[in-house]
Amino acid sequence: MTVTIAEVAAAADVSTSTVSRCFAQPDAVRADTRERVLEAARRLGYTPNRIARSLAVGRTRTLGLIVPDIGNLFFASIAKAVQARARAKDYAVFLADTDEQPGDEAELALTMAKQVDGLLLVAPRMSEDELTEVVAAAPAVLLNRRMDGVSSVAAAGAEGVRMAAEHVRALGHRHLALILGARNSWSSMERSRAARQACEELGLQLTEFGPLPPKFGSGVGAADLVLAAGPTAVVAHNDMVALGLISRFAERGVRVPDDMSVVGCDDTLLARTATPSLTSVSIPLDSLGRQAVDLMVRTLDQPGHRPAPAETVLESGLTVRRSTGPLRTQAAPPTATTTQPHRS
Amino acid sequence: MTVTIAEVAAAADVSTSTVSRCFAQPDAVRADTRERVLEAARRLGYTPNRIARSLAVGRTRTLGLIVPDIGNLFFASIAKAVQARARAKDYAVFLADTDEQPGDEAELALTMAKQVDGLLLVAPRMSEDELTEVVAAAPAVLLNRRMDGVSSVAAAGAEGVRMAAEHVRALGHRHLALILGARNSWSSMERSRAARQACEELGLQLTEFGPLPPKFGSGVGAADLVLAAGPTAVVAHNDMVALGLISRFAERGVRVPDDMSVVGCDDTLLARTATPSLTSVSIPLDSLGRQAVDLMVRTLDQPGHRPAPAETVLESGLTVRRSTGPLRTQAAPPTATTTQPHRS
DNA sequence: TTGAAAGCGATACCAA
DNA sequence: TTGGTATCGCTTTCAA
Repeated sequence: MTVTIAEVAAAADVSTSTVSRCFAQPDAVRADTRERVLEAARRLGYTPNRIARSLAVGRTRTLGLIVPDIGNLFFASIAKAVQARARAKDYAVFLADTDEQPGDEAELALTMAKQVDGLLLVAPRMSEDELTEVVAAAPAVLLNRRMDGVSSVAAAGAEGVRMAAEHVRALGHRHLALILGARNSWSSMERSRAARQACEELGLQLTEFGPLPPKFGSGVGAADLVLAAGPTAVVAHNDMVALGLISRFAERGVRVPDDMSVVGCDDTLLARTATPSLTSVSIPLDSLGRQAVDLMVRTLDQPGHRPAPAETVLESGLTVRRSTGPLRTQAAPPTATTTQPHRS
Repeated sequence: MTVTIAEVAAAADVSTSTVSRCFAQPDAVRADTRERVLEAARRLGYTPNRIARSLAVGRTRTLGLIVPDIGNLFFASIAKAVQARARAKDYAVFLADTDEQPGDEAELALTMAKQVDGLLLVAPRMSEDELTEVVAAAPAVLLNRRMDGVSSVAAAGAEGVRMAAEHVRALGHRHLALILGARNSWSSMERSRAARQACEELGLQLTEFGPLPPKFGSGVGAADLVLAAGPTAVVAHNDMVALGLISRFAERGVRVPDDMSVVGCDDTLLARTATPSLTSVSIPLDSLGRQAVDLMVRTLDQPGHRPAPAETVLESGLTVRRSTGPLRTQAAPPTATTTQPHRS
């Protein structure tokens, strides 16, 4: 049924070692021998058994990707990029979805660690202790999160928030709301910090809401609070939350963008397919995924595979993709005079 | 570094066979011996090496999942369910995204076939010839598609279309547009067939558009054609296309749902997060994924693993999830009198 | 109930 | 440049 290296060896009248070499280091075999072997292999339809190879070499050429929710476009986009890049480098990808249960995350990662060469972790809410444990179990790269001593690839979230703040400032707004993401979310905390600084510098009043789970419903719920507090612009933790806000605003008769500016984060399909489309901070997720794989593979393919110095890649290609489609008027036209208010 | 079965055996003063048995068939070992072995295993932190086990037993406890685009919520939802169910059954999942390139699909599947126990294929556009070849390479289950002699789990798309047609009929519409999906898409063809029959029976005039790639842009493009042709209701191939339609309708000043009814398919997050939310034919994707895994595992865990009779599961729990949120008036209120027009 | 030993399919070291 | 063979870690007869 399945043709092994031994059969090829027999057919080509060489030893199994030689056949193996023909695939691993072709140069170490004389040309005509190699020819003969490859021909036999082709004729017999031989393909190396990756499992057997893995057992022998101790590496699986498999990467483990752990995400909180593959049904979330943010993570799905990353997964897509990771998968594509990994395949290009001849690595297979194990996918694990933790279903947003931070408790199981570490355990799952630990289990997976034994089956793969490296772990790609998108785990915004895993504790640093757990993370430390996981990282000890296998080479790992953190996505969209940073931690000392661990390789990571993250978007410059601070930059994104600042851009969003500048955007709403340019539209003439003075009071900005920020909807935070999940409690303990690394990127959410990062954004909160960045928002405070940006608003201070831009002379914007800032009101924060949350932390809240990054879901549509959270936006729906937060909308009324925002309305009560008085901001005229909102930056939401992600696009789903932003759409939740918009939905509730519509119910309350608050028109977007006429009465209220809403800015999402991540610029997923959700933002692009809304009518009118949602202004959103665009994060190059595919680039994030690609770079994570590259970093991982670089570590793995290093000959002296031990040192593995932690390396951090900060992706900075963030942009604000502005709403398109049938807009109505903007709330407050930008003033031509430059003012520099300052608030405690 | 890594603790093996031999070390456990030594520590518990038994043979490796016994240790192995303790995990594989605990009943075949005397209680106190088992106790001693498990204790030693725990103390040493032993966990069986899955690779080695795979090599020995010839099975990997890994499933391969092939999807056209994991960045598409439809497939992501399936992937999520598959992943969860597989893990529950102690199977790992290899994910492969073909990036909507039907050409590479078969090759990828063939490659994957050698590393997994079974293949879960979401490949609406793969040719039947290729499919036949793939299916010969490994046990396979088709998702959302049916083919003779191959196990599959599919949604009753016909049922969904009929429900959509009944829905718009109930709203008083007389002329329905159907936006077809990708050329060669199995489910698209299925829906077209179902739409014709349903419209005939319901006395609705039907105009079909497409085939078109199932993307937002296709909806945008089709909107003008629909407007020109006169239907007052549209059933789109999926939610993305539906949102594209709505986007363009808005630009053209056509109000949804006042002037035009739009029904999506799949009821993804996209439909739910739109404002107002999009009426969509809801397909229980998680159930599809779950059943596919169950079917696969049932086949795999069959002792006399050869026969594997093709089995088809037709998921019929489709529903129409109606738009919620700030609606405006409906176009044509349903008439109280029952009419039964008939058109050739 | 337990153990010895032969694989599973490839790799890689050491000789030739 | 090639071949023999031990090895990777576990499973699974077959005997004891």
